[in-house]
Amino acid sequence: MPAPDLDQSDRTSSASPPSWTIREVADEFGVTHRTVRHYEDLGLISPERRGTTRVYHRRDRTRLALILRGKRLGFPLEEIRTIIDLYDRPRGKASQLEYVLDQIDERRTDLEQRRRDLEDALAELGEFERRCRADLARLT
Amino acid sequence: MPAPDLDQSDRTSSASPPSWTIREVADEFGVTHRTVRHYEDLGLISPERRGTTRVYHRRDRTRLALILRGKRLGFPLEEIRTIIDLYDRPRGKASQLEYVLDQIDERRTDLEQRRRDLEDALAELGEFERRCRADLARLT
DNA sequence: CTTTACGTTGACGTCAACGTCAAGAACCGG
DNA sequence: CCGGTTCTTGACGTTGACGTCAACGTAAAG
Repeated sequence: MPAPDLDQSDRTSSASPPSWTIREVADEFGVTHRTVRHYEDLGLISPERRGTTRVYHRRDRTRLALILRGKRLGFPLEEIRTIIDLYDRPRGKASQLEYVLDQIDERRTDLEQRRRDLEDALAELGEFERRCRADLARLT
Repeated sequence: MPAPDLDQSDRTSSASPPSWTIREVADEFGVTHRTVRHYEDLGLISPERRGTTRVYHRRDRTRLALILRGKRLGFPLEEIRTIIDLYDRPRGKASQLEYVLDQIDERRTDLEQRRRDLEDALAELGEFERRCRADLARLT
């Protein structure tokens, strides 16, 4: 008879909510523990402390994923912080919701500019490839 | 009878190819002259020299536009340099064309990853806005 | 109980991408 | 010809995003 879920590598089947060490999340997301701590210094994540040791939960992993995607999109960490804080901020009152909706609009404008740039770059790349292939064909 | 095109603000109607000073291109592209010179230090642009003074032509403006778009997309300047060099590099022989086509493929893979990230971010933003608007409606 | 593996907090280093400042050269209008 | 504006080359400063290193705690394993 197997012991009931002492396997640390299968956390999702545990009764208690799963948690991870700094090394585990770092490895999983392909960054160093130093990077994770840096994000904590900037207030982008705030893992639980068990004594002095950091304990990461699903919420922290979600935020880390958002951070890394933001980075891939070229946003500075400070801006990323305002974004994910926006997602998490309490928005009970109408005034707060209005503010959040304004921020959303700003974000979208920015993202859509990036999308245009991206489409342009991809289009140019396609055209350039076409010309290269044509040149290559003429050489045969 | 008007003098034939002594107006420096209308360079495109000049008989000789139009050119610009560093301040002019900087202002036009919304960067400082220091930024433009920095790009030159890194070899991203190489304007003509008239004596000691830099003279910018259409080619330089094209490259500058590419650089700034690359920056908006979050690419480091070194990577941007390899990209625009790719567009400009001589590609007479088949082997060179093959190499260029390989590079194009790498670029495209990268850009498409970014596009996915971008679409995801925009989708999440849309969903988030929907929820906020719903919350707002319930408050009325 | 010591080793070994991770964990922790600083403090400092580094690299990219510029900004800032100083000290001249060069042209332009008066 | 002279002063003001614009250009030039350095040299150094700054900010963001971590890397690196030292010095130390701790918890399981042999």
